Amino acid sequence: MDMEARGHSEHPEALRLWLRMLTLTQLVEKQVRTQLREQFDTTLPRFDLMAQLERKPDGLKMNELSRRMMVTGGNVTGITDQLVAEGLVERALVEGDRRAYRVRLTPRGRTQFGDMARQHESWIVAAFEGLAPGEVETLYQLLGKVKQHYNDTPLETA
Amino acid sequence: MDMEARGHSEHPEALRLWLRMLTLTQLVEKQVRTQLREQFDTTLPRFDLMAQLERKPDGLKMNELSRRMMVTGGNVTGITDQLVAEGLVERALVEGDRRAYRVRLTPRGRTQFGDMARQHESWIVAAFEGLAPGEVETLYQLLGKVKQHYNDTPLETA
DNA sequence: TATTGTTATACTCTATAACTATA
DNA sequence: TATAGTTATAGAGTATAACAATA
Repeated sequence: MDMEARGHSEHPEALRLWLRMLTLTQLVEKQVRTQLREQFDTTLPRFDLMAQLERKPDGLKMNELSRRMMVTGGNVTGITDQLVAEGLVERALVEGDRRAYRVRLTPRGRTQFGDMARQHESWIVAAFEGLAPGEVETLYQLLGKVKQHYNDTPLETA
Repeated sequence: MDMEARGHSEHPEALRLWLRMLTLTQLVEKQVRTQLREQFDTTLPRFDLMAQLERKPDGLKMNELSRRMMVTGGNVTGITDQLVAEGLVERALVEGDRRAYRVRLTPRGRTQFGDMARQHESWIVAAFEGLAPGEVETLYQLLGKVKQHYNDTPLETA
């Protein structure tokens, strides 16, 4: 076949889907980063960490944060240090394990995160307002299917 | 309404869609970066730059690369310098404008990019193989719709 | 010994702004 | 004056690895 001669063209659909998804994600992400910086003088990882804590009043351990944020432990330490210094989160003791902490939002952190989250949501809603509600749901379901399969098939290292 | 009292819950569908899309993109992107490093000792921006040049035998100017890669000019200079030093791309003169260059793949760069692109495509195909062909197309169309609207509605700065 | 978290370090990627050369 | 590209710099963001304290 001649198609194969071009080198990489047997599954161009998945590839162009990926490129579109990557571009769109970068576009939205870049805007979110800019606005977080301009309006709240913060960064996406800091916002992400606080978002992880929002629905966990008892907090999360460092390694739980590390796993959820998909970054290594040392980085979580650094981000947490910053937020602690600003009084937005705190390290609380874990009963029965003196090595670990529960990191949780302070009241001030909770208030400030609420402000940010409200704005953040409006940016995201604006980004996707080109879709009808049913299309949002379809997109959500399809991406869930991809993620599901991706998680079930760990790193085949091609 | 009580729903609104939670602070940010009027359009949670768009928000959870975004979070899923962001997570999935980061997952795939992280894997691609790791494999590019391990198998080809290169990075995603370098791969991206070469990919931009692949279908342009005459090359692209620096500012065109900058726009397509969505990064500022100084960064393109740095990445290009690396690739030139390795003999993978070259700066060619532009007739009639001695300020500008056309950056293009060398024969060696073209060969090497072919190898990388083949592998890259296999990783991407594997990432999306949980979808039926029709679903890939649906996803592609829906993301196109989002992107279209997003581009038409530049930075409302909420 | 293994685990939790911290520290130290280095590298990639990025933006900003000042700069040079040419248009 | 404006544009193409470079240089210099600073700061996110990340991973790796060695380390201390506790389990």
